[in-house]
Amino acid sequence: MGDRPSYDRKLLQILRDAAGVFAEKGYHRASIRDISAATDVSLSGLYYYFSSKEELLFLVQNHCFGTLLARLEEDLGQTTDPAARLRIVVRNHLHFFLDNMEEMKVLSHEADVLTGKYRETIQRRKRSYADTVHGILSELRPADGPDLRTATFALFGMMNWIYTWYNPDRDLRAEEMEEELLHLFLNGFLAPRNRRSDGEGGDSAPMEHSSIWRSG
Amino acid sequence: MGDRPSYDRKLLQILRDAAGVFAEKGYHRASIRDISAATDVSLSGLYYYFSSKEELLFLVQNHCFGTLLARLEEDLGQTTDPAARLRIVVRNHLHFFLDNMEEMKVLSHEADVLTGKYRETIQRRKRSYADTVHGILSELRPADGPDLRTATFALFGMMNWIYTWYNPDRDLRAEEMEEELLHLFLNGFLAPRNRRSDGEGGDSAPMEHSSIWRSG
Amino acid sequence: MGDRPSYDRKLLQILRDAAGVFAEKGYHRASIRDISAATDVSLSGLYYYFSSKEELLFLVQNHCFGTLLARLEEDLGQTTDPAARLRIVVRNHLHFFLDNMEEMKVLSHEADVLTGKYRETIQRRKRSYADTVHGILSELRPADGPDLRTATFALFGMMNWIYTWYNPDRDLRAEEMEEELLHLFLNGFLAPRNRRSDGEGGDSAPMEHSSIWRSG
Amino acid sequence: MGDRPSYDRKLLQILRDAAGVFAEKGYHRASIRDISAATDVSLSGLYYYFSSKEELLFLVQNHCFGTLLARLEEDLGQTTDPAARLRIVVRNHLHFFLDNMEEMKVLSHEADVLTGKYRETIQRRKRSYADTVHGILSELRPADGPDLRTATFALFGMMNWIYTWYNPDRDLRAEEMEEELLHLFLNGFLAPRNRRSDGEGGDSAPMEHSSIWRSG
DNA sequence: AATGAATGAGGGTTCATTCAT
DNA sequence: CATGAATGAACCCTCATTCAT
Repeated sequence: MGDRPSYDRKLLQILRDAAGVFAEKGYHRASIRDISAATDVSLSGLYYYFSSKEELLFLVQNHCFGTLLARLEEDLGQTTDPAARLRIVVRNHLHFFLDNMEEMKVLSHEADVLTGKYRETIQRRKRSYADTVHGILSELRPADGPDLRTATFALFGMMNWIYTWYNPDRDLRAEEMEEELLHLFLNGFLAPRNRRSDGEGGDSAPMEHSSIWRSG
Repeated sequence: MGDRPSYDRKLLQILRDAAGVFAEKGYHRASIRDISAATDVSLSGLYYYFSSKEELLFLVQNHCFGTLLARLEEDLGQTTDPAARLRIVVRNHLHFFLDNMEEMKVLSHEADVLTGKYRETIQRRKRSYADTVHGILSELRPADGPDLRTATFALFGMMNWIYTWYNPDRDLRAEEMEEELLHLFLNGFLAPRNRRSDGEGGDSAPMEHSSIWRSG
Repeated sequence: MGDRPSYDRKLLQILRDAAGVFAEKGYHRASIRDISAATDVSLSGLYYYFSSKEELLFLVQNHCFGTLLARLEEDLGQTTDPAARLRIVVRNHLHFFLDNMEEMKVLSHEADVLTGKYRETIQRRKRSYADTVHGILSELRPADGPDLRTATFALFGMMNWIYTWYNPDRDLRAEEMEEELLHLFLNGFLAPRNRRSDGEGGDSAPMEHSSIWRSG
Repeated sequence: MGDRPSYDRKLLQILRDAAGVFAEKGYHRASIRDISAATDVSLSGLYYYFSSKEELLFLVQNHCFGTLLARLEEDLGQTTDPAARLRIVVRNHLHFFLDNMEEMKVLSHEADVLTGKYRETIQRRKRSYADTVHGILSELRPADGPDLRTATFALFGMMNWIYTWYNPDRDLRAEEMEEELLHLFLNGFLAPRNRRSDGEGGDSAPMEHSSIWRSG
């Protein structure tokens, strides 16, 4: 009675396996036949669980993002202190990212693929996530602090870029990474403006540069 | 070497057009027919300029990266001061990125596509670029400063992520962006360790968190 | 034979619904899933009532044709006068056709689809139907009247083509249509040969025609 | 120089071969692979000549119909006498039909398949053809003659139904068929109304009929 | 230096059908 | 009786690539 759980469990397993395939080969190079092999479900059998390859990608991204956001909201409920909230954001994001690197790579890397309703849904959630962080930073920002939009996306860039270089055998654990990135970002974000950003004295005369700025 | 210039000029135009197509649709979704339409060269005519779609991607990436690195080297020759050199790196990267967003998006986004020799060539250059920045940061790093690998890629992440959010009508010009990111990064990177990264007092007792760290 | 009636009633409903789907989309474009949706019976549940899509088509056609022929035989028993019998045929065919347009469209339009025993059964009945009409016409035919086979199928053509153009809001009721077609057919069929068929004088010199008769 | 003729010739051959396949198996049961086999052109090679299976059907139908109408117009230009014009219509239609039975079967039988622009184009031409015949008949029609719409489509029905029964070894040649059908139709169409259509005396009392008219 | 014509391989998707329950 | 879940076969179509010209 109530077989839905069985259906759901199988769907979740398919999403996980599919994420692995998408992460490894990229969405477009991955074929449904690859998914079939990875999931041990027949090619046509897969279509019982989703109705198109694009929907599969959406399900992967949406489930992944949904879990990320659900956990974030839960933890964000604990405090209203902006610095603590920022730490929660970074901690949540990094831990989730490193624990679910394949899904998060798919979420980060295949952002442009979705169209129509699928795209809108994911984009709305991303925007809302970014707005949350933006809001936290706006509370934290010193008088003449950095441009908020730039800072927000710089933080996301630091974190989302990880899938391109992270090597678990070589790089920091999630807790250490959290410490490093928070240190890096927060000290930069909170630093007073007149302290020269290049760490030097005042003589930052515009450097000569030859051919760099011509386009192309 | 009589009409090489004509050949070269046409090839460069093809690379530019192809970069536009790759940037818009992604490498895999872009077809040679799309390139043919964008370049106004017949489908088979294109194969006079490259021998496979993969080689075309390589040429796009290699030319783009080559220009970026050539300009960097030229400007880096002006000084040995690490802070000045870091500014040069960021300035060069950002200006080039914003001036050649399509090519740079292709370079950043389609990093996994290439195989064999093509892949090696690009990866070698990327590693050498990262090593340069890593070297500069190692000269700059305070006694108990951040992990160098993490910091290096955090910097690249901040910069390379730009193509996902940058809107020329809304966001900062290259010069301002340079200032913002340098400020953000350098103050974080140089900040002394004991100054708590969360900008708060000392009581950063490990926060309670409930369900966050379970994977999946 | 307790609940056979229930089985039969449900089967008949399925046949009616299936006829609607086949009529609308055509046999091949209609999927069993479409039938499932139209009947509100689950996909696999349908197979309790028929063993293949082809059998379903056969059942639809056979039941439809069976009803048509049963009614025809019943009414044909009333008289041996060939003219009256022809009227009965036309009346029966037209009324049944207009009252069961969907089924009759399927019977007319999907004649080639069936194979094997199914095909033979339907074809035998169709031949027998045509033979009946052929027999009536042979009794009616004047001395140098029209070719019987041609006339028989001309009559069927007039009637069976109806599904391609009939619009209940615009076209005649069954009774009027019966009158019109009988008038049209019978006056033509009984007309003496020497009365020129083109309604003109005798000078039907073969018309000049230029390029018409080359094939292709 | 001017290879278009070669391209056109090949396309026309493909249309002919495709018509044969469509006529034999029906549009939906015919696969592009079947067309490939019949034309001796590779599966993908076919798509150089059309862009979808539906377009192929359109091209077949449109070319066939176009030829039919072109010849008709040419011959219709010869006279304004309605009876002569009707004969021209029937002659043209029957000859073309019997000479190009496969194409005409596809045109008649697969009328519902096309969608969108393709459908509109064909339907427009069909309507215009029917209007032409309708116009001729309206000139010919006696005072209380048959309903024009019914008569027009009765004529088309007689002619278009042919593909379902015609056997060249057994049935009349085009010229004879023309004579028979014209005789049949014209005498019926021109016959005065009060001459009872059943060819009998006046006693056509409404016949008794039992169960015929119940629907279903 | 360039192209029209052609192709093999593979891709996403649908479908009639089955079978355990 | 009825269904959810699953599948093999087939289908339409696209693509990178080639080759004669």
